[in-house]
Amino acid sequence: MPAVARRSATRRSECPISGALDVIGDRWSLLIVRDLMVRGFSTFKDFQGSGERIATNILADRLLKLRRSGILTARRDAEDGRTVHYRLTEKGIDLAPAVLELLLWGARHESRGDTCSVVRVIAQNREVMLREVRRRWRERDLRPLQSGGRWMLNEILERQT
Amino acid sequence: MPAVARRSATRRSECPISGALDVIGDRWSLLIVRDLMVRGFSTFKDFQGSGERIATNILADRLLKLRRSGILTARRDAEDGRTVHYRLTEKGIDLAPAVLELLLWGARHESRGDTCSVVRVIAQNREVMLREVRRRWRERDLRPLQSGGRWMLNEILERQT
DNA sequence: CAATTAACTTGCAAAGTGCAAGTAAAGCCT
DNA sequence: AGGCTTTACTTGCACTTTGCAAGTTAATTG
Repeated sequence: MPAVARRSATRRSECPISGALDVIGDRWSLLIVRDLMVRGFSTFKDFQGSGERIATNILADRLLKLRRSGILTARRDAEDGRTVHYRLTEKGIDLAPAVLELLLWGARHESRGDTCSVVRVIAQNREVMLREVRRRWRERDLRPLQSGGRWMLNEILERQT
Repeated sequence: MPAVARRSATRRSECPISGALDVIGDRWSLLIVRDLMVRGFSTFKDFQGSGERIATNILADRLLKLRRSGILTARRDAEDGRTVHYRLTEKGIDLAPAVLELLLWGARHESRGDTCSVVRVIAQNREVMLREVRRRWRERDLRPLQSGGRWMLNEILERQT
């Protein structure tokens, strides 16, 4: 079996959007990607405590499917043999622009509360955000970009000067 | 009941990404949005013939949910009382950046065949594409931006000069 | 006015989801 | 060494959603 994702029997058409949705078009996959991308999560336990209360069997299933799709990889911790660290692949981190746009859309249209000002800053600094997300991925910098609903924007925008 | 989408009992968290996925995080919703956005589709029949073979009960269900979420509206045709025309709302057309990024990701990582050159052009003209999508929506211009896998790129890029 | 068409609805089997409980292997504690 | 805890799952089961085929209703066409 090759390392590349099998183009499975469930593929519906030649459209790239359709292809993308075949892989990440469900209620959970992109939340796992989000946790890896902006929250600095990496273990099963982390994902479990994510706030959306994913069932453990579904989580295990999605991690497997995402691994099979080449979006993330798993490696056992060298020091603690119990824990497995998941990490986005290049293909996985490449979802960042799509995730960012979904975030902005969700914040504009689906959020209650005071996300507005934060979102404006993010919207006006898309490229900065994306570069930072990718940099942290590349350098294995697991510090969260966002945690407990708070974004680390100052830190990111300062770095840019 | 207000005109705005109810924030339903199925909402999982305060995260905007999660909120977005609660509404469009399934295998079909964004395909309907795509059909409306770039293929110039507007009727039940159109969506049915989309290539991905959505079942009619699921299609009806998704159209209802998308309507309830304020992503699209339905209006009966003035001349032919049988057909219903669906149309994206402002909130719906505002999904364009997210859909575009998913398209680019899908094309980069999930497509077989020769989408590469087309995708490069689209990737390098994101803003032009998005402006055109929105313009067509605003002016109710139903000509497809893409049809049968072929993108009308010349037409769009020329308009830009 | 019979046939056709558009937009659904219904019935049902199969697949997927969510919850609670259980398991296996590794680590920690004394 | 032996028992408790932790991590990452797996299992069982009720419930929901999906997919397919067939049917329905209302409007239009010939």
